[in-house]
Amino acid sequence: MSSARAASRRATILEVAHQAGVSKTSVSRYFSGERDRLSETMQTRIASAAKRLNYRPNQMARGLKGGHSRLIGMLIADILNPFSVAVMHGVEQACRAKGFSLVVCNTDNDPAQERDHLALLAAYRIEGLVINAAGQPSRELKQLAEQGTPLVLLDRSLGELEADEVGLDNARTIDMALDHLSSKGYGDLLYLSEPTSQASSRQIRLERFEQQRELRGLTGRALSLSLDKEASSLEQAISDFLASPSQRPKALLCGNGNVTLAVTRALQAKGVVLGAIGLMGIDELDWCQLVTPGITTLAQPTKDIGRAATEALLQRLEPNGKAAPPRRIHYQPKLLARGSTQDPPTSTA
Amino acid sequence: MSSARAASRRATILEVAHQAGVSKTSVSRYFSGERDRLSETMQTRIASAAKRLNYRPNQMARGLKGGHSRLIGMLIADILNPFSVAVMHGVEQACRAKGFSLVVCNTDNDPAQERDHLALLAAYRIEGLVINAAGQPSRELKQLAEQGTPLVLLDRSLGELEADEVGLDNARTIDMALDHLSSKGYGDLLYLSEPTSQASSRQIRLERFEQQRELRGLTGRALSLSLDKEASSLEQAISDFLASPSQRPKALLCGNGNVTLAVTRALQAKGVVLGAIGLMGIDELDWCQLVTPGITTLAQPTKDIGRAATEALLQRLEPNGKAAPPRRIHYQPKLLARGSTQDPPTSTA
DNA sequence: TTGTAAGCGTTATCAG
DNA sequence: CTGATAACGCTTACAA
Repeated sequence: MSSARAASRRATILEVAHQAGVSKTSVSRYFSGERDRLSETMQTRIASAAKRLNYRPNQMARGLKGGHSRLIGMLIADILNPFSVAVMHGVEQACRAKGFSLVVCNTDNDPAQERDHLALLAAYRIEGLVINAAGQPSRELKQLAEQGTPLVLLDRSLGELEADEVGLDNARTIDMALDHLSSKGYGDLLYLSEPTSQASSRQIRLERFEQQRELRGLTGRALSLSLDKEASSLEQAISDFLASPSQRPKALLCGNGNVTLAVTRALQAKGVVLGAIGLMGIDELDWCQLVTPGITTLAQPTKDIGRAATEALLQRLEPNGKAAPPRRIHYQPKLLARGSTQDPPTSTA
Repeated sequence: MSSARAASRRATILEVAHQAGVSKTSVSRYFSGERDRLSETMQTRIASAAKRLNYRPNQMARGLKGGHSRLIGMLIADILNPFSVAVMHGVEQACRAKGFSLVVCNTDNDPAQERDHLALLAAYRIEGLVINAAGQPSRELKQLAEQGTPLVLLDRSLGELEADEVGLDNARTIDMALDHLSSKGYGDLLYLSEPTSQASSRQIRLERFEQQRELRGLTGRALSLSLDKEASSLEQAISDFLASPSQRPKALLCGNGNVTLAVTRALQAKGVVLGAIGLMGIDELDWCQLVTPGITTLAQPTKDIGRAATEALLQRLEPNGKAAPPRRIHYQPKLLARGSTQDPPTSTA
């Protein structure tokens, strides 16, 4: 009623103190979890004044004073990839549970955007960073690391940088795929990946595929290409593979969800019957069970990954957390076998 | 070499000033786009000192002083919904282009989380808010609005609150769906929606469906239910619909992408052939073209929506932007006709 | 063109 | 238990 304060500004701690007839300090204490050190009277007076003025402590000021932004940053290479979003969901929930907020930045796989975003996150003095981008560690990233900002790498490793890593057990994943495919009778394989330069996990998967394929005496090859820029060469590669002579049933293995989508489209355009030609993907997607006769996948435990990443990060924030040696946490995928790896042409036919 | 500064702390403006042998003010000017008012010498000295110390202005401090956080908040009801992510992508790009950063908060359709997130965003003094949540405006939201934080509602309207609205032309969308379905020969329709209480757009679509269905002399009904909690009643509703006697070809219309997914799963479990039973969805998804024989959809222009929302918001931030009357921007969807609405059983059979 | 000094809203360090 | 007072890192009049 009597206050002439502009309606468009948040109340400050000083205003609350005046209204309540106490000092700034007491109000600060009230809002910093030291209520127990205040008398009953004081508490109620502050509470009502704060409510009346609709007061919220200004995080900017808090952060400035104490050096605690309570902010965690997350860099995502491709926000349109459902896998990334699922992991982010996990990270966000875990952060919230611990009283941190998550600032998410999408780089669209663009190093320039990545640098910009890192500068921004640095400017807001984030206390930790979860990264699912960065083929090569940028200067910005190194600086952040040097200043002691804890880093967690998702599904990547960045040699020079000291950081925890959380992700899939990539070698094991490829092995599981090969186990499944050969058990079903597929012996001529094409592995398709997005460019390996952008992520170490892609590199590992691809190398493991080639190594194991040979070791197991399977024929076929591995190929990495950009889905955006080389769409036509993807089609071509698939055609070539399907046309190549072979004694053994053919199957395609997709390095991630994006590839599975692109390959499924291509296969459908060619009128290929799934199962006759095997198809298997790393990453589970909503629709894999819906495309006749169902696409076999290896599902990543996205929720676990997100939670583990956050926990690793927050542990580093604890008093003596920085000292611990880098963690390497690797999860096993889960096989979801479906019709797309069910009916290879029988050699007995 | 000589600096004894702890490696784990960001340099401050004062340290840069010392290194460069100039005053704080000049350094501040250098980093606030007033370089032209500084002599060449000064500029180079500051530049090199800053680089040497790896200096970045502290946004917290900046925000405190000037009252500008340069932060935009976004509240998303369901981050796992690809539509939301696509819009968010658009919002984020537009923000970045204008020098703002976006803080995204996912509420998982939970009012409690929504309140928490709003409190948080308020604490960081965001300058504007894009909302795709909030069935009922919470107290927190009202307060934010009262303080003059510009609001943009995505695909919702919140009567009492003054805010811009950006979204689909819901009535027209339903009309387009009905036009398409009846032109293909479907005359007995079931409309499925997620709970209308959570979003006004759902309400509008559902009402429009019932109104127009009757006006056009079509049979059928509309139903709204929770996909999580009432999965079994969804199955039941579909069964009932399919079993109900009718002279005219039956089709299902899905109120959004989540519903399309759930319905497609249910239909497949029942062994229904798409097309014989029509299926159409609002929202385009990656896989709609992949599920045989393709699912007809009405695609929302997500990028346009995201950009429009941001533009509306940022205009309010300009000197006299607050005065303008609330905008209502409604986009038309795009029809993607596919096999799922192609082959109704001919009445002539 | 450059510098000085007074805050921005909090919290932390002292006294009482 | 409570309250002054000095920072935190930066911007912005106001001087020079």
